[in-house]
Amino acid sequence: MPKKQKDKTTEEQILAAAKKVFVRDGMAGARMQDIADEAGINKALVHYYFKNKEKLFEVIFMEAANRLFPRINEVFTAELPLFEKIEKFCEEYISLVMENPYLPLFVLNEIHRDPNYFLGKVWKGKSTPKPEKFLAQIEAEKAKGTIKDIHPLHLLMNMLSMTIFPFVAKPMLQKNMGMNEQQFRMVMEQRKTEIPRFIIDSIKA
Amino acid sequence: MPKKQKDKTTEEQILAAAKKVFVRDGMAGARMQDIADEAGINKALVHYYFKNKEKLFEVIFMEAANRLFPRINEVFTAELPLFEKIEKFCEEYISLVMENPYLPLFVLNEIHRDPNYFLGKVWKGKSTPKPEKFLAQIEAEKAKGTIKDIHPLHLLMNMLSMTIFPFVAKPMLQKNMGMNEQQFRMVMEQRKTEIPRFIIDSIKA
DNA sequence: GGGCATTTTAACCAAATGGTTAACAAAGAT
DNA sequence: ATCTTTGTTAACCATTTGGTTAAAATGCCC
Repeated sequence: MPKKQKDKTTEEQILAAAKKVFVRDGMAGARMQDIADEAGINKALVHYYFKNKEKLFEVIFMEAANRLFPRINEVFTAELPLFEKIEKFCEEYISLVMENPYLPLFVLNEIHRDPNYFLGKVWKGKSTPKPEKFLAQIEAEKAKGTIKDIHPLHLLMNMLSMTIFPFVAKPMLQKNMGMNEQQFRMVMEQRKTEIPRFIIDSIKA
Repeated sequence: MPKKQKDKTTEEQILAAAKKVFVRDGMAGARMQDIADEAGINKALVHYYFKNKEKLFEVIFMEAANRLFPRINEVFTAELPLFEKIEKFCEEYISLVMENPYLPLFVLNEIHRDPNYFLGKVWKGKSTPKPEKFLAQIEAEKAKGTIKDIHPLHLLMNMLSMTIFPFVAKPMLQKNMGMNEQQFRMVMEQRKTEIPRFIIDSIKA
């Protein structure tokens, strides 16, 4: 009768299984039966804990989005010199995504599937991302003459692109250039410092 | 038979419809009925021209892959000075993808779904991509002292990332920064020259 | 051990979906 | 015109799939 002894084991097992299946197959490709099998339980039990596929998906998607977006937002809000900020972001973001390499593709894909759902749920209550401050910081550095005349938006896009894209394209890069898991990890490890150097070399006045 | 007043033959109509639906919904999310509806014909007719969903998908995927990959391969093989090659690639690739902005996400997603299918079908007969020559060209420039000491692989990844990622992340960027279609097109138009400048500024000795 | 809520399962159901069939319509050939 | 081939359709079929139900197990408190 006591509400719940928080027998999390089952619920967590379902969440772990759902994450694996959803990230692998996407919302459309995922099968409730697969999630149940992966969790080693009966399918009805999945519906017992999470009403339906959409509700379960929502939990997984939000978990993924809330892991990926806040760190980007940090770039926008943090109080840090520009160069250090760039270094910090690349280093930390690659470390973060390395733990779940396919999360970005999953999230971008589902945003593409239903952009408005994304808009509605992700920035609910939470502060919507405000790149303005970061863009202003770049403008300030330009004014100080410490960096060249570059469009702030492009600098931002370049940094995000170089950091995130390799994960999105991971299977292609691997098949294409015969990279194995080990090599991919090594290359991404290098990029933690290569990307900031590349950027700073480009914009440094 | 109501020969469509459109100049398009039935088979072409199906292909156009299939492309739209597959690129929008992916292999798993696409419905044969949707494709038929989009083409304005009976569902059985789709099976008449293309045996089944997988065969139809194969045609669409190969069409997409064969539009996206050869231009990348050109970078690897073309005889052109490094800087010009970079400028040419960004300019041409953005123009190319601008016509079908969601093609990269579609292709990357399906490669992720089944990397081996990709390996088997895409480079069938066609020359597999050989980045070696491009990487060697970079090494040569390094030796000549015209560019700084950068890892060729990272330079390649940076160029591809900055060029392709904005399309993959298009819905997110638009929702996130309140960009409309018009603004997105304008930004990508700028990137045709911004990216090469950014790269060359970074690596120029 | 007996009530009682919670957890778990097997069996089931209705809708969706890929695919088939058989009949019908249109062109083309004779 | 008639026959044949090709194109097209409505109706149908088998399987998959998300979701439900009712019963069984499990724990919990007295």
